[in-house]
Amino acid sequence: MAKRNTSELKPIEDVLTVWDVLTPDERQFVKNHFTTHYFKKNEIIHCEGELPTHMMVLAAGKVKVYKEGVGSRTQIIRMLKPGEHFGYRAIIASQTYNTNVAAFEPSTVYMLKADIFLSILRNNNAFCYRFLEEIAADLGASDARTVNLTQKHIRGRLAEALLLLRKNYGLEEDGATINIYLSREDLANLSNMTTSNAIRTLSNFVNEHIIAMDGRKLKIIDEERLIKISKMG
Amino acid sequence: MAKRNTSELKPIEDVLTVWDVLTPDERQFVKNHFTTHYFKKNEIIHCEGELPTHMMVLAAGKVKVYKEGVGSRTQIIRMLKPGEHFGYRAIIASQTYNTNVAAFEPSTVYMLKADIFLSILRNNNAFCYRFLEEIAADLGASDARTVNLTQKHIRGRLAEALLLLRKNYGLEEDGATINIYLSREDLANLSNMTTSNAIRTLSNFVNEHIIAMDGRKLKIIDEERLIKISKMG
DNA sequence: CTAAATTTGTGCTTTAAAACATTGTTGTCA
DNA sequence: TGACAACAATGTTTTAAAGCACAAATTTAG
Repeated sequence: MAKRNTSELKPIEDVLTVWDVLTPDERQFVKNHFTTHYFKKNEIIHCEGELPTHMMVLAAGKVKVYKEGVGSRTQIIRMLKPGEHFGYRAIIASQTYNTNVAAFEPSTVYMLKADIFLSILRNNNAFCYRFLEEIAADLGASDARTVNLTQKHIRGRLAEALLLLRKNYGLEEDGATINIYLSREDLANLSNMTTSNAIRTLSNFVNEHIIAMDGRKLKIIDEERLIKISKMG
Repeated sequence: MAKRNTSELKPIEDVLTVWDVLTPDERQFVKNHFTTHYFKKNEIIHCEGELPTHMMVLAAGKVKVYKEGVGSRTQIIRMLKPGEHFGYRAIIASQTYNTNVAAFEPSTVYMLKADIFLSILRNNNAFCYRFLEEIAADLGASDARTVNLTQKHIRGRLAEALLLLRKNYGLEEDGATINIYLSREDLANLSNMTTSNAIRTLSNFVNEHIIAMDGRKLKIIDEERLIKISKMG
């Protein structure tokens, strides 16, 4: 019997959200040339400084995009869910990767060689425009995040991170637990704070009945207050 | 005699860096439809939350792109020089503006209605790709800036801002003075710190013979040290 | 040309968050 | 199963930067 992973994996035409704007020829071309790659938990998919070789689509799993800053302190820039593209910014800007990407949990990535990706971008205007839309939204989010991370206080930043996680990965069947399990360290790297402070602030939120914790399981109890905390800084 | 401003103003075909990929028809169309707008020092060009109506190109002058954060503390996101586009991100992402733009000094802006801009984007692949390239570079810069602003200490952030200003606006004829005059407040908003701290840190740099100051005139004396300070945080 | 307002410059105080230290908890694998 | 490693929790100390207050200088306005 096939691996559970493989049998559950959606085919590229279901994962690639820009599939609909491809011509029949392009579809065939992509189908013939894309490759599938599996990554273990915490495995690195690509590193800052490397030359970009592929446009990538997350087919299954969860990955983090992060930068190593001063004293190799890491800052998580964004987190991806299946169907989201990555690795293409550097190709388009003719730069090396300026972020690292690593798997939060076992993940599958579909990859398309840079030259193939570029040739479609250059020939299919609707395809090009879709990526323009995507990156325009990302830039807006990035600028917003800059201000949030620099101006809000610890509680505000952590509250924001929790809301972001819920928005991005949703809830489990119980309708309350955030559908991703992060280490305290990752949570800290997402919220621009030290691990100790993430732990401390999380405990405070529990004491104030804003969230509930069970190990890495996080439940949002009082969403209104969390939103208020995130807004006030 | 015509205004000095007007007589020195470059025509749109010289300012618009994407002019070369336009077809003759498109060039004529743009020429017939673009409008010219003058802004006084500190005048606001567009505001956060407004619906975007035009793609804009800075024809002359200097402008700041900034966000109002917690307690209306402002953060300068980037600064533009002639030939740079703005206001188009929101159009493409179908969002309201997420930044404010205001003139640092008297500035001239060429504007092209959103629907015209979109119709060219959708019909001219090379044009679309140019904007994709531009925004891809901007996103890389934005993510880098996030980490710099969150992780570096005050001296590092100010050093970085000074280097950024020099890189962006260059030097005056004396080969040393940075070719833009900012208030201490703007400098603080660029470096994510309070005005007092910008002033204080600037004074320290003068005492250490890293820069020289004469009012708002800033000269970089010891570039190496400035780079080192900016890197170390 | 003075008066008011803004900008700049400094010292002092307070505070939020980092850094450090220690202990408990859970998980992993020889 | 016991030992080691990674992770989580919490208290204490230190420090970078904000906040505040005020004076001096410069710009703007009446």
